[in-house]
Amino acid sequence: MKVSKAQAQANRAHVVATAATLFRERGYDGVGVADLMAAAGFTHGGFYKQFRSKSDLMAEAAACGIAQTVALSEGADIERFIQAYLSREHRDARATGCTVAALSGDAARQPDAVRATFAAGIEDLLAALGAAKGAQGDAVASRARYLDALAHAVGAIVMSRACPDDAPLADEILQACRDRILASLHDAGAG
Amino acid sequence: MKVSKAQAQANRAHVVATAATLFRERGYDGVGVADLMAAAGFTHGGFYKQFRSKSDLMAEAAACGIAQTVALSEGADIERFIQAYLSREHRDARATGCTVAALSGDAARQPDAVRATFAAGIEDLLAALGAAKGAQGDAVASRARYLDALAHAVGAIVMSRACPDDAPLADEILQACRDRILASLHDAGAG
DNA sequence: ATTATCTATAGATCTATAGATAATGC
DNA sequence: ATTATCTATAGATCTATAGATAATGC
Repeated sequence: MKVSKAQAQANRAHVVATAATLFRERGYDGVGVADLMAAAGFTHGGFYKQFRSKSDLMAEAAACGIAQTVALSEGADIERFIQAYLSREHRDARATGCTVAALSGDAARQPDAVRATFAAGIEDLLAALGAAKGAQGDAVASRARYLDALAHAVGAIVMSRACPDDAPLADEILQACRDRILASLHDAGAG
Repeated sequence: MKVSKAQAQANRAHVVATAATLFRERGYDGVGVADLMAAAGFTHGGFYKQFRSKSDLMAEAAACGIAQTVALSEGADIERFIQAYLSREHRDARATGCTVAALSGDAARQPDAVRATFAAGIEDLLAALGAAKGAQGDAVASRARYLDALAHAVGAIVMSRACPDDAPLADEILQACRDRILASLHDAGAG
């Protein structure tokens, strides 16, 4: 039943990755420790040898999920990134999409350690936006600009997901925000 | 133990209003039926004579909460409304603030009946924005504009709340978005 | 000998229902 | 007689812990 140290570390990482997906899909309260461990291929008793508590895992899973989104932006064009973020595909793919959009509402009710990870993740996303192709402006102005664009994009996804699947309003929100965020970034380029 | 029909109806409305507050504060999964009924001054057994299920109540509570926000905007100046929405006070007052900002993340994982109530509530908020003093533009352009502004404002509150209480980033998000949303509305007035 | 994982369980929840109680409304 | 509310409980969760098992790593 015991495995090698290297395997144990890989197993732990697999639990974190599984949690990053399941939490985004069902929310923190929607995934039990037993559920999660079964999905990762383990029994639930082992969980507490790997993690101090469920909320410790929430923080690790958030960092893992945000790192996935940051990795997607590596070398990307900023306009394409915004287009993809505000797409129906992203809205409909909660389990693999942006962690900030999927779990900020839940995170707001979690302990400080979880929220600190979200704040750090938002900083990472900002840095990724600033490093993307097509990014512009001086450092101070662009920080406010990208912070604004990120909140704007997160709001669009969050509100769109709160609508029924077949509601025209859900797509209308994405389109209105996509048009305006892109226009806003172009203004920044011109100004 | 029995009360008059009028009193029973008042009691029911009180349960809905209590739920509208508690759900915003703790999320749908964070409030049990027994919790809620105790907070409203009843025992939990009576709940199921008043509501078919917990998710039926979620929809009623969302409608109630959004009506409160719409009522706040009656006769209000649109610039002041945006200022108040993007304030630290609103961010820190989850229990009495905007239901869309507080519960959209949770609502996305709820049955269609709950999400339909959110979509209807978003339409009500749009209508309220369009009716506020200082609102401008033709009907079609202003619908997209207000939809965009609402998602933008919701995103700012949601992301700000995901940060630790003492994180400078939390206030920075509000300020960046407040500046840009107001500028965007002024552009609309000028154009 | 150490330890990663498993089985089993404690103790506290949760939604929903059944049946008793007592006041309204005919 | 009807019914709003209460008490009590079923059955299913949930987080976390204790102790057993069996393979690693010295």
